[in-house]
Amino acid sequence: MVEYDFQKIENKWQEKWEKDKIFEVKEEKKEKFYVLEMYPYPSSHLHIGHLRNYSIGDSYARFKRMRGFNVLYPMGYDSFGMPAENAAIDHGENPEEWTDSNIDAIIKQQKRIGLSYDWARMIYSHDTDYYKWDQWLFLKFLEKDLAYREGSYVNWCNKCNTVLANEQVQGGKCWRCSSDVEQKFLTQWFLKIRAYAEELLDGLNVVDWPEKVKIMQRNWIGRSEGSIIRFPIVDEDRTIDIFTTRPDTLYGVTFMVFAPEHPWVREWVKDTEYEKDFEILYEEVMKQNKFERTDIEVEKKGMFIGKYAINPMTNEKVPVYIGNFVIFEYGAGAVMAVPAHDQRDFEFAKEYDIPIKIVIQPFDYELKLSKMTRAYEEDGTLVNSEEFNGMENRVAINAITEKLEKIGMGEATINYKLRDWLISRQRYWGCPIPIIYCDECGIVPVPYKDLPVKLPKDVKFTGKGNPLETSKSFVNTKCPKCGKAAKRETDTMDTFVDSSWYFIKFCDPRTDELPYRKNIVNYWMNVDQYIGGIEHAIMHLLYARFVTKVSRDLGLHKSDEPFQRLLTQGMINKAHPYCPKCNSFAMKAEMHDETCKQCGSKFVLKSVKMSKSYGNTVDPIEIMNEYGADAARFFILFGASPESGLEWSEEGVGFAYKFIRNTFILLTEPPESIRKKKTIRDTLVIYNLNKTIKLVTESLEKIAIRDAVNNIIQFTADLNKYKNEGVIKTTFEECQEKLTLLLHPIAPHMTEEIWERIGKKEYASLAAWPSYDEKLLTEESDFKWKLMNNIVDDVNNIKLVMKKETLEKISIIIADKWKFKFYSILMSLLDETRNQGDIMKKIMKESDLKPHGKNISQITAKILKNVGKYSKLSLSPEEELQFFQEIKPILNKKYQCDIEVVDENNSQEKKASQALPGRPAIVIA
RNA sequence: GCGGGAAUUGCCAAGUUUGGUCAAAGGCGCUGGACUCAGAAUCCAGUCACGAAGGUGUUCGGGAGUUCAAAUCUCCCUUCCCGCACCA
Repeated sequence: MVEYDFQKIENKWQEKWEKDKIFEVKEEKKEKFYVLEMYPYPSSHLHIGHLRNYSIGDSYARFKRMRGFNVLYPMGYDSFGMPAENAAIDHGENPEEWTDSNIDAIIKQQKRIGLSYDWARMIYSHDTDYYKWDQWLFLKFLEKDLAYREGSYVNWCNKCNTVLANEQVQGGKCWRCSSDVEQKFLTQWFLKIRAYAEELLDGLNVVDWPEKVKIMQRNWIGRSEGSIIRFPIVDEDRTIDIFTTRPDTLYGVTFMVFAPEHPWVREWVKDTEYEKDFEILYEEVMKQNKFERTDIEVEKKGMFIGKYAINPMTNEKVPVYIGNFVIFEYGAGAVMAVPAHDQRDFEFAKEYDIPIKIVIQPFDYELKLSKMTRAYEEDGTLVNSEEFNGMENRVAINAITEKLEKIGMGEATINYKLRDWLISRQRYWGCPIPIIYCDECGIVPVPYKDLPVKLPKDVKFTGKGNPLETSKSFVNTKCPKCGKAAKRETDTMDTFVDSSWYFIKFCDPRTDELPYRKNIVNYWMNVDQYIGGIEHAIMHLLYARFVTKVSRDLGLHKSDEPFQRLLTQGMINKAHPYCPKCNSFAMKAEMHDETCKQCGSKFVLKSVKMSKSYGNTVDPIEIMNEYGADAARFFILFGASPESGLEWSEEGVGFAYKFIRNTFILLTEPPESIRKKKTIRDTLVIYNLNKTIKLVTESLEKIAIRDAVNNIIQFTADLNKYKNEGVIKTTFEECQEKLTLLLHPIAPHMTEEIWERIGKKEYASLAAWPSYDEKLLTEESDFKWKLMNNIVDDVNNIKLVMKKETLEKISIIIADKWKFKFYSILMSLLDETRNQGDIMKKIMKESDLKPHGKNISQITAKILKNVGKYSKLSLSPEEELQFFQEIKPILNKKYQCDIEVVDENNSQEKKASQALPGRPAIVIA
């Protein structure tokens, strides 16, 4: 008996693969294929999401490799970031050593899965040879005027002690620590992602991404077409140039609202009766963050500040208010307010008793000012709008904009919600921004020859402020221009900068002259298949696209889009105690309780995503120790399709293990009984094999890995039976080899071991994917084997109903010849008509069918009731008889009884008359 | 509020694009049988209901419709999940 010792097998092959460097690739004539998983943060513990991510990626990479592609499948680490720094603050760790040891740990765990990475290409962000190029790219951005420094209100996380980009603020909370985000006025570095807004939008049309992700990016970029309108300020030369999507409501403007922090506001109220109230309101608003201020639930606050603007169309004076809901960073930091046609403005006007003016009337009824309880925001016809009266508002949008343009008071424009990318971070463990501040020369970029600006070692981690500021050796430097004493920028870059070009670096990881060499990158890029989590739908995937486009414009390569096809993997869930009454899951501490602490009602089990706070996680390393890496991979890939949620279950892993072990035995232990004479059973197993290869190949091509595994399982069951029934040696060997290869992307170690044991010299990892014989998979052969399955189902059913345990004889009675003739005429007539009368008339023209008229009429009526249930295809009576003769041994083996196949004509059985083409009558005894 | 996705027979989950052998694959669980002293493992069978020989009835969140034929197409509704959210 063969033993399946996964520990031994997995170690053995992992060592061999590594020793022979079989997954290392270089540029070749062969067609390339680039498979990539999202750049992971090197936490010291592999979690189950990683296991899923890598199992999907590796099986696809292995499949593509076997299909003959030159597959680039690299791994590296997004190794800058806060955990290292927090470890330094909390436990006095050295961030670099700490990170390096984490990387070592995660590599060991990854290798345990049997991933076919080209480890020679490994990169990591905190390598000076890597982040040097972050800095180089930053300087290039600066040269191209795509990086700038500006003072503005920015998102600030108190807990992380740093600023955040807009994309990193989720629902008003920090994406890392979920604490509330505040606004701070700071001078920071930005990258001009807005300059690429239009192209980022267009590019979404050429990538094969889930629609969901594309929509999220489109919404984030938030393109809107509208107009700039210039409102002159009374008694001043200035105009406030606001953006609106509704210039058609311009005549309805009854007030303006400025952000309280708009610098003009303070000027205006200075030394006026409004100053005191303004300061009170200002203080109050500044305590609110941007998200509170714009929250629907939060009360709108504002005041009149004694200033007026002028409606450029009517020349009417419009009072200027301030309001907490207007944010300085958006557009002009001020809005025109049309209370009749905007709900927010309506509520504000009601609150502060501002007049409301209707300028759009609905098509089908008349708005009355006195009766309005809310704004009318729909389409309609313009009124109170001078020359535009009577115009439909959609038309007026353009007409009014054109008029504004003519009088020089506005123009059409496109606005984007997307803000420029704030990359400064007040943290140590990141890539230093290569800038020097000189009292004489101002902002001076570090010269290219002085790169990299390395992180200093003489740093104190106090938990307060940016640790880099504590390094004198770093901060104090000389101005590259004038040589006088100067100071370095102490902010480091957002780690998303590191991950926005790493996939290009993988193409050419060891080079010195440029970040990477053009011709090599042009061979490998784009990433053909990218796999990762939905959480990066906006952040990473948007930044990476932006940086790819900029580096293309710098002439570094020619890729427009970095990631051609994107797969966002689903979550892993596990049943967990849940209280239906409180609608909440038990926390880690109470997960072993029977009842809910809050309400005392009984917990039920409900599936929820694995998380530390629930305490329902499983450790992939433990799983692999217990069941083996192949079984773990198999479970993950079979449990659900890659995109959907995967339900974790102990039984599921158990099945995976049993399947892997049994299949290992099936494919390594020689068959006990070997035949010389070929039978129909051999034909069947070969048919099933070819069918399986076809289905598995098609499924894997679509990354429908689950479907592929399912088909493999079904064939394995058949091969098992075949083996037990006795085999033809060559036929078994063909199945053995091909099934091993089919299974290889899923379970690489055990198949590699089988491959060796059946005498193959090369690695299964490098073997060619099996092909199938199209000639064996005709419609006719499908039909025939389906016929057999139907008979088996029917016999089983009859056995069951008759409560028969054993059978003595099965008679299969093939329909009489006239039925075949009738059937084929009927099937061809069905294309012309479904009318039974017409059909009968035509059929009855055949003189030899006339005697069967009554019978034909009955059968026809039955078939007409549901045409599609009957196959258009049918064999000839001779073929059908012959086929059932052929499969007699199979049925005989299965039922251990006599099998008789006869013509209806030659049968004495009453049942014989039931026989139809493709549906013989059955009599069992 | 806006946008997206989903609801399948005890559980997980295919099927929906392209309507038809779909009472609906596969796995898990459960039931019975074989093997075994017993268990584990393995194998066979069953697992919507009823059944008198392959049958009949009722199903794919709910309702209505199109069709000879609907899990699949159309319309309406309900519930759940996920984004975005007073964006000017």
